[in-house]
Amino acid sequence: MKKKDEYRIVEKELTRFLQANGLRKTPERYAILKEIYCHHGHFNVEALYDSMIRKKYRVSKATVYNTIEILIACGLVRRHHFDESQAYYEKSYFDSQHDHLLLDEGEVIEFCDPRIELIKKELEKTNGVEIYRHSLLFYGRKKNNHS
Amino acid sequence: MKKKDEYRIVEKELTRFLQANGLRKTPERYAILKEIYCHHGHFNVEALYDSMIRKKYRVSKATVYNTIEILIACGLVRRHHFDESQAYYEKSYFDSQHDHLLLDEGEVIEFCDPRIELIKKELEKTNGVEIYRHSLLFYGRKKNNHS
DNA sequence: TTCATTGCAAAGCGTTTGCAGTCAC
DNA sequence: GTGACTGCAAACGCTTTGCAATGAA
Repeated sequence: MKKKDEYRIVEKELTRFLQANGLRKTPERYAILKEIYCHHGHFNVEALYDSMIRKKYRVSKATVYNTIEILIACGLVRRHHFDESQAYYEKSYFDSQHDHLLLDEGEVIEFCDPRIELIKKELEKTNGVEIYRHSLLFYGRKKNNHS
Repeated sequence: MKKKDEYRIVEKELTRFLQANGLRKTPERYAILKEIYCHHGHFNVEALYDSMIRKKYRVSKATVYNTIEILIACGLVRRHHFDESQAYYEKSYFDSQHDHLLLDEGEVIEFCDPRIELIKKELEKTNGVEIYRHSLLFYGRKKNNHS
């Protein structure tokens, strides 16, 4: 699907969410959504903010933080905590849930393993709980082939 | 095993590590190790620091942070990032690796599932990498039985 | 008109750093 | 005696908050 078509869909989704929750449809919110869906991969607030400023779109970081919270609430963005200090985000509407393998070299490999779902189901049954989210991270490095 | 016997063992382990790496055997380092191994469960730096101050042991937070880094390096302590903002720690010498299920109610349930190891092995083979660590967190809440 | 939202700057909070003084070796 | 380590306070980096001005409804 083209970026433009994707945006048309998520834009509608945001409108629906804002209306349903009595929130205002401000231009900043749509601009931030557009910026996020124009790119791919993971980003942090700094990068998103810089990218918009570079395009001469005047936003404040406070608004970026605030808007991302809304986008997470309506399922258009996912948040990750790869390293300890800062949050990373990615658009989530057209991708299915996946986990990450982080390499020391900087590369991020996404994967999806059905066994996670099995572990989750078992934990739910064993502990009488309802699990609504999980985070699985593997940390590794490229293998030295001649060793 | 008694707390005292446990401490005697990890104390030796720390001494070995400090000597092997040309680091000094300062009283603060042993005091912090002792404080950690006197308790069980997860703790953050604030709690550890407060606990030592309450016992009239004079330490600085800088030293606590510095020492924990050493204890992690020699395998006596593990670090977790349960929530976004702050790190939690736990003693690790006598426990095997395990993962966590965090409940909204505040409870932390530890579990261990062999399938994680299988996923890890598969990822290593598929991507030609060596995985040295992982973090798996499930987030849930107690189930409402009459629903 | 009204009040949710914005931008800005200041505050918060866990963690790290700089540095003079201390103490393990 | 020497330099690794300590305590203290200031700096840091990301995020949140307070507040006056703005603009969506």
